[in-house]
Amino acid sequence: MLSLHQLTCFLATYEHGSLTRAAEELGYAQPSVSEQIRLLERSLGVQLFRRVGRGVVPTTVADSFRPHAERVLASVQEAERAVASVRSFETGTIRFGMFGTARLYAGAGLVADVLERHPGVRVELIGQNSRDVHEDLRRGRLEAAMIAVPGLSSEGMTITPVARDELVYVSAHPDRLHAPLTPRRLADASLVMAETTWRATDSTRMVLRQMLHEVGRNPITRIEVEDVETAVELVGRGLADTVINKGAASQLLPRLAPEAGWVSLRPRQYDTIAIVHRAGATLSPAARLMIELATARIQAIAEPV
Amino acid sequence: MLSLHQLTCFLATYEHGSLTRAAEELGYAQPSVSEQIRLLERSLGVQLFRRVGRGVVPTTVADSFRPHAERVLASVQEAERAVASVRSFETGTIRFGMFGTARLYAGAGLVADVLERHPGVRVELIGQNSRDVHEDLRRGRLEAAMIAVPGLSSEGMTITPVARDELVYVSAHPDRLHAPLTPRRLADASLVMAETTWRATDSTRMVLRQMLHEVGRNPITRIEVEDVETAVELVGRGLADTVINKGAASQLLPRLAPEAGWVSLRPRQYDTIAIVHRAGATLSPAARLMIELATARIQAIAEPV
DNA sequence: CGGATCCATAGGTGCAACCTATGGATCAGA
DNA sequence: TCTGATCCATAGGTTGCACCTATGGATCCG
Repeated sequence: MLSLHQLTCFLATYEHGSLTRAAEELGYAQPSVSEQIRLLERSLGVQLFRRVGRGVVPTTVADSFRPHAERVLASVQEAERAVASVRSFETGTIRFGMFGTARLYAGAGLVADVLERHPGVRVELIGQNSRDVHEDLRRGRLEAAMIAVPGLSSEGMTITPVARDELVYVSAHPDRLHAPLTPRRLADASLVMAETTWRATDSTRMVLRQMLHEVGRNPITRIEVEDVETAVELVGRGLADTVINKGAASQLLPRLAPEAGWVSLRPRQYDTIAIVHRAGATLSPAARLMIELATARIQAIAEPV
Repeated sequence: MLSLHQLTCFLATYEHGSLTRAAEELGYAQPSVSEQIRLLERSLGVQLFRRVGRGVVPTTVADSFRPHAERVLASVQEAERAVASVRSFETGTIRFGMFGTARLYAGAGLVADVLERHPGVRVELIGQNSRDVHEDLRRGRLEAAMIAVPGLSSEGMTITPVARDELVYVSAHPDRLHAPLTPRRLADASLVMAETTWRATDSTRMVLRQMLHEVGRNPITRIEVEDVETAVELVGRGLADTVINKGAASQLLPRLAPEAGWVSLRPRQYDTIAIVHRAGATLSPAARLMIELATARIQAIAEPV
């Protein structure tokens, strides 16, 4: 089998016209280079040098072979350089998980943070929903993520809370916003909730369920939609109210429901935002970078813990 | 140090998402592939796969690295293919030595013979003069050659005569051509001889010297020029006569000296044409090809031995 | 012809690539 | 929840290769 080492020896020998000089340059003993050349000739099935008294002379086959050998070694160097540049964040892709609504109000800023520091990289923010992200983490497709808890079983995962984001009641009817929303009034409200596909595991719903169960009621939603934008738009039209993160509300309301406002719940309720990754994993520099930036960004909006 | 084997293992693992599958495909045991991947990761200083329960998952670094690894292996294959095609005379360069005048009347035909059989190759016919060729052979720059003997010391060389080519007297004066040229009349002739730089070792002159010494005369030339064409052209203008190979005469006279004719010497004299290469050398297929074709070509013109 | 230079060979050492066997973790299905 | 299957990591042992030094033979130069 042909090896890179053989090619290196070949080129050094070709350039110097001498096994001894090649060995000097490469820092080996002369018989070692001699052996490599012989192995290379044997594996190619051709003679590359004529041994002629003092020195060696390349054959025409060697002339033809040389540019190819150079190309191979050049592409190896290129490969190493590429990895080095990925390692120092000059290029390459950084992939990070982020649950749906957080991405809405911190994602763009996070991407901007990364690109400002490392202009050459690609960034992938993965995940519409916490459960997606969680699955990607379990499968190894994602190394780390920012995620809303509680929500999913966290066995085998290390969870580090970084902030909590208050849940607020959003309505286009000002009379419903004059005071914090009690569980009783929440139970009577006509709600539109987002992320219907994930309703069983959505962290916001879990918080609401908990709150209502304490007063003996079950949550009922009037409208179910997939994305938060649609929900907010429906609120804006006065068709229903909703409960979402305060961060999402401040981001979406001016644009999609300018007539609407929001008010806290009573008692105040929170989504906990955390960094999550597989337990026992050593995080890559890229993942640590994303965690640091995402934490800073989220803590500027939500309440640090 | 990064190795080709590591790259092969990396690509197989990347494609299958499994060390076990990769090992199966490559015909190794699973721990062997595992070790190669670990070595590759260590030499690159990055993690290429996340070990996640069942199977392994490539990191984004692996995504970036993969095309480079593929390029390296592709260029290795390309290099091997190139050598194979040289070996089977599909491409590459064939270099062969040939002394001056023989090249004049057999060189083009020889090149044509090679190209007809192997259209892709480059052909180099090296050497203006026997001594050049001989030196190239000694230095190893040439593997084999067709050469005129006697001429030079042949120590360390294997010489195989293939033909003899008669020397003829060429003149534009018909009255000088009515009978074979005796040594006495040769001594009185006004001669132009070619290859003046090599006059001491030129085989034709050595033959003439021998011939004249037998009748107690020394050769004197009136004009010395470098190339045979010039000599023949001077003969055509009637300014002098010359002695050259019959083959060269038949090739050059119609074109350069249509008025001139030739006649044998008495006794007839010959240049011996031989294949010469370093003693003890194993000849490459390319050299054997050239020897075979050159021999056939020269024997069609000169007299086989 | 003697010294210098260069490649090939011989013989020995150490590392690395490979194997088998086995343990631990995960996943699918009963 | 447990069991079997699957997959990777580790341990331990063997072989082969890459490397070394020492030396011989050939060539070149003075």
